[in-house]
Amino acid sequence: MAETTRHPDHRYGNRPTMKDVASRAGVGLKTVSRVVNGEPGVTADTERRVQEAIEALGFRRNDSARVLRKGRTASVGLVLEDLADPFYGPLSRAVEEVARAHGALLINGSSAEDPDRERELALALCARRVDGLIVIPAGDDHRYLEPEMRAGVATVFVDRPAGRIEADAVLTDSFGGARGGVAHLVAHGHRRIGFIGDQPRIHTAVERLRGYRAAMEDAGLPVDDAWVSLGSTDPGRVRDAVAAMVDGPQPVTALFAGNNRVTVTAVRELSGRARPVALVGFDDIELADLLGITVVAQDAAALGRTAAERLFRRLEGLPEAPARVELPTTLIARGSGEVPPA
Amino acid sequence: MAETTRHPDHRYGNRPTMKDVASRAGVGLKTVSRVVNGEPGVTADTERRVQEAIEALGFRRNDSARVLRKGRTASVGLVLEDLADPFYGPLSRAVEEVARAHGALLINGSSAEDPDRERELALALCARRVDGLIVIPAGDDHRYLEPEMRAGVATVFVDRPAGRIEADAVLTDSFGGARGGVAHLVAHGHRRIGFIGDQPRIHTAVERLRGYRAAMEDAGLPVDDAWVSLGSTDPGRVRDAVAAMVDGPQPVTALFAGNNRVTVTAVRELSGRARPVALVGFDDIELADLLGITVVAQDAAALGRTAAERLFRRLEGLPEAPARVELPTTLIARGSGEVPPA
DNA sequence: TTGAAAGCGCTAACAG
DNA sequence: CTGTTAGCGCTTTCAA
Repeated sequence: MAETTRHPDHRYGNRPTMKDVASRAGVGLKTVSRVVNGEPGVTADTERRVQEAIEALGFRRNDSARVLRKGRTASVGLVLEDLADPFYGPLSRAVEEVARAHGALLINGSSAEDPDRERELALALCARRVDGLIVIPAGDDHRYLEPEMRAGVATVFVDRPAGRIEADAVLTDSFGGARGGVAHLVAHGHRRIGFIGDQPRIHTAVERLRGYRAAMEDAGLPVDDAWVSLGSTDPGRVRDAVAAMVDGPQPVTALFAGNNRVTVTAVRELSGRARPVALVGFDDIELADLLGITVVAQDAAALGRTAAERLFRRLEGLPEAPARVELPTTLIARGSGEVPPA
Repeated sequence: MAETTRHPDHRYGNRPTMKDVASRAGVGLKTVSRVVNGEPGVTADTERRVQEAIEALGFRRNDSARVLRKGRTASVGLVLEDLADPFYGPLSRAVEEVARAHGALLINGSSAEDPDRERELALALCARRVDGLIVIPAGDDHRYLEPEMRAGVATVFVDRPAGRIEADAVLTDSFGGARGGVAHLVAHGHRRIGFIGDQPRIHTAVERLRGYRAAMEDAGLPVDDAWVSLGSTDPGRVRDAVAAMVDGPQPVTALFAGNNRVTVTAVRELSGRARPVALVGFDDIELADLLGITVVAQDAAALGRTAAERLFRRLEGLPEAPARVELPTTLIARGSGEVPPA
């Protein structure tokens, strides 16, 4: 038997509601709700009739309405820099797994390193009433999140701390990692070591530079201004920086790369040169083992997991004051960092 | 003047509503709505009063309620395999950019290659009433999406086609790419060429194998059963497959790797061997240039962009029948594929 | 220019 | 075991 023709001038995407299911099954609205949510107190027979109506109508519960009523969305937001960067894939995936274990969905967005876009995204997520927010800051002022946090949006910062507000943060020990990596180069005989890092507005860049300086100072080595370059991780910029340090009047014999993007470009640039230059990079890279690149590895997945777990603990009411957690790094020697000075 | 104490036993995350703003500003609810949405017909003075109340209260519109009323969520869902896989990062980011250009948010989730989880995720996204859905299939039966699609959820499949339903699909030309890659090995003198690919339930694995067979047949070369291995991309499994083919009784002189995971493991496994084995991999990898790995490259970002653009065209009412789009591959010769037979 | 009333689809609270 | 009613916070409609 053909179905009755639907009213045609209806909103696109018109879908059956619980009311429709109820009338089709000849039961009350609440009974449908019970069946859909697996609540007890429905006879097997009634349940079957309701299920049939659901199937026949192609009903699916509208979670927007549910959320509106319940107040919780069972979703968390993740604002990161760029999902296409191999550092964030595993991080995001780790957050997703924790969220999934708590029955929550993950909504993530890329800030593209633009503070305005970070803010816009984070606030859009708040408007969708995510239960919690994990933010990898692009900007350095997060006061815009204060009203949201006061209103109950749990917030955890990852990879970089929040700016100008008190909030949980899960970070990698950038300072210690860089210091150890540079000390490694020193231990292999280098005295003129260059540092190429990310924009100075980025917290990790500053911390790693600080680690570099500490290691140099520990070894009693001077640092020439020409050996330090902070800026965009754009390949052209990094390439120029490498060339300037390696071919300059005070040529470095070793380089410390401040993050994975810089390492990759540095490896490419150095691979074309006759005189070997030692290299240690912050953050591991796929296939670095085959290329023999020595790195100070950080665990992106652990970063995401730790942050997400803290977020859900907050959601469960953890009263504790905001804290900063630092995850350790691991130096992995593969050859490039053990090259002696030329 | 101190604010009146809030009723304490209220739901956590209690937030001011438009009603609160309205009463604080001494205006009607609808006027607040007008201001929040930038609708015309509000005097500058009224608007200012409303804005002040919004600031003071830390009001942010609840999009759940808005969605319930409007019927559209301005969000699209993306179900992929694993965000931690470097192939999906750029794809997801490309989808995000297109969504953003259309004012939509992206909600993505990983199926972990589990068909049940794919289904669960896709349906959860439908329950949240995403306007559209982009799916990278893990399973091969998508009839579960039929009611959703009928109800108006625009759906586009990427990387692999939908199973048992008619739907838009944006794919890479796996057959042609693999055929070309294997032909490249043949052109360099190889006659015994192995193929290691993903699970046979995955469409691209089958297509690439088909391309391999076609190229062998084109060259009039036989294919020994021992030269073909489909299965999990788990490093152990791939390692064993490589060893079996290279050390077997009919040793291959060249390998075609069916995807990026396989390529990486194959490179690692082959790097330890005395006798050189030629290698061409499907899908490019970061740093493959430095390692001299010849690949058949596909453009993950283009895949995502094309799919997302099609999705939004559907959302705008494109009436056309479901179509399959195939994107071309590019052979990039870097050395490993040009090694002559040992 | 402004606002009151209805209702989006669901769940909570309470009756039967 | 089942159903009715109210209302989540917003937009739509219509009247002032």
